[in-house]
Amino acid sequence: MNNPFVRKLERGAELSAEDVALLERLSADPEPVAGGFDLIGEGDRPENVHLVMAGIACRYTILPDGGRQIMAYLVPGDLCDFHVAILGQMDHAIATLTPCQMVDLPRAVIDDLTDNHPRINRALWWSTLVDEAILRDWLVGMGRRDADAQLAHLFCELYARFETVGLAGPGPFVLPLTQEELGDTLGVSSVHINRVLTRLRREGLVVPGRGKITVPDIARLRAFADFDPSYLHLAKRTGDNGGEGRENAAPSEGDE
Amino acid sequence: MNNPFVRKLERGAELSAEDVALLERLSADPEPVAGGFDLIGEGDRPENVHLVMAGIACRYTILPDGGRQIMAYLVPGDLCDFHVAILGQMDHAIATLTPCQMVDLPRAVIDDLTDNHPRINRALWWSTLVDEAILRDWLVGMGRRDADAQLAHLFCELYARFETVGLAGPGPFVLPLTQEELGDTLGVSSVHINRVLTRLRREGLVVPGRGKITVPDIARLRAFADFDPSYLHLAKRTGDNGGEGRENAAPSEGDE
DNA sequence: CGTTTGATTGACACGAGTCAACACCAGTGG
DNA sequence: CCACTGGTGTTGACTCGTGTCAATCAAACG
Repeated sequence: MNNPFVRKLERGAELSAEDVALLERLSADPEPVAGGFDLIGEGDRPENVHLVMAGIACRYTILPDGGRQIMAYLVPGDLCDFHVAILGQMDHAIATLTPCQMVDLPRAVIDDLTDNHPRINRALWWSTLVDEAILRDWLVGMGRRDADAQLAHLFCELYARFETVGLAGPGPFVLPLTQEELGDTLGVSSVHINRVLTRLRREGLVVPGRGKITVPDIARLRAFADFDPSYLHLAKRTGDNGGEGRENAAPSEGDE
Repeated sequence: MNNPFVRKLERGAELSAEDVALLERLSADPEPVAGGFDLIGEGDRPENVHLVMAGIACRYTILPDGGRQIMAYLVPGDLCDFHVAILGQMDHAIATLTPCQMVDLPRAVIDDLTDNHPRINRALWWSTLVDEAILRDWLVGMGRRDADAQLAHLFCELYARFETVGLAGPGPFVLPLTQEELGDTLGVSSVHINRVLTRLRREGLVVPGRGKITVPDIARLRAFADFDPSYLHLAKRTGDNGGEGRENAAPSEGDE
């Protein structure tokens, strides 16, 4: 099963066969969007919720001095603005970074999912809380890691997230991001990103290319970055607070 | 009405009189906790949810090199770990910064609130999403603002959050935080915080004291920091997701 | 009182920004 | 097929923000 939306949400809750079928139906017909396209602007009150099925998008904001800060990457399986219904309006913008395949889910569909499908509701909130954990990790990176470790850490995180939805496995991992985008993510200049990448390349940890970065050996990069993925809360949980323990269910964590 | 828990949640949803009475009953009997006390450690699976009724606590993590990064301040009215039930275990720690008054809410009480009190449930999720927006704002600060603007920005945010729960008003605003704590928040050294504070003091924007910072004129600090509180989503919303009806009631931000 | 925590200040080193020049592809249109 | 063009990457020189170390001082506390 190759649907990244389903694969992701299955990490957040035990879905029934009907849940899976419903999610597959909702995400069955994605539409292509060009790279660099603004999906939602700051201050908008979007009617639909956007779902990424392929490609990479991002949350970002533009500062008075013109600088851009990317605050999150949105990868296949991610909902862009699930929470806007509660907060009212966007306090940041969302744009595609690469060409994407997107699904537009009407607000009513989301309301149906949260109101009438408790396991899906739980998975959606799990996803929101993981997003928050990722933000905290980025904050730690900006505050306490130098750019080398922070960049390596970011690549490890993205690898883990792509792997979760079946889009990364053993073998080289390619990230279609420019050095300027990476700079706007870490809060450093693209010139400095270039110097960091040069160092990492000399260590054999990454292979920069035009508009892309290749990670030849994720294990070595993880060691370099001292990467601990527990903040992603990917280990599939079974049972829990609400309903009595449902044991085991092999985590299938393996990288095949 | 002086209950910060109620005052905060009223910003997130229209609560009924019964909702308010229930929340007041739950938070009626706080217990004192000393400053610098660890409430929850990383990796814990806490049984109870902690509610701050007075004082300041924080989320933080300790890095391998011993450095501390503070990721959030928890002020009166804030729940410390509402989401642990869904994520399973803490990916960071929580400690008091100042002496606090805390309430321990059993997991079962939280489940009752979310399952049987839809307006409170909505307010709790609103609160979680605002926390996420605050994290994004901090990320922007770390990435794109110099330490002076970032620190001023932080003071403005904390003022707004204290004001929301009735603990800050016209007149000087005192923050009981040390320079080391501020450094661990912005990701800079306490020495540098000291130099930043010296500059801000010369501008008359803050008055540092031993273990505390006084903001004599919040309006001037807001101007200096170019502070826009919209990311806090404090404008009380009416109606709800179902209907359109909404009106952003005057923010009442005025400093009179 | 002595001890401790927090604040202050100076000297020096280093990470990262800025500016600028240049190299390199990829797509375009002639 | 080639020249042009614009986005991207690469590199060097210089500046500036911040870190580190260290000494000193001031206030709180037992």
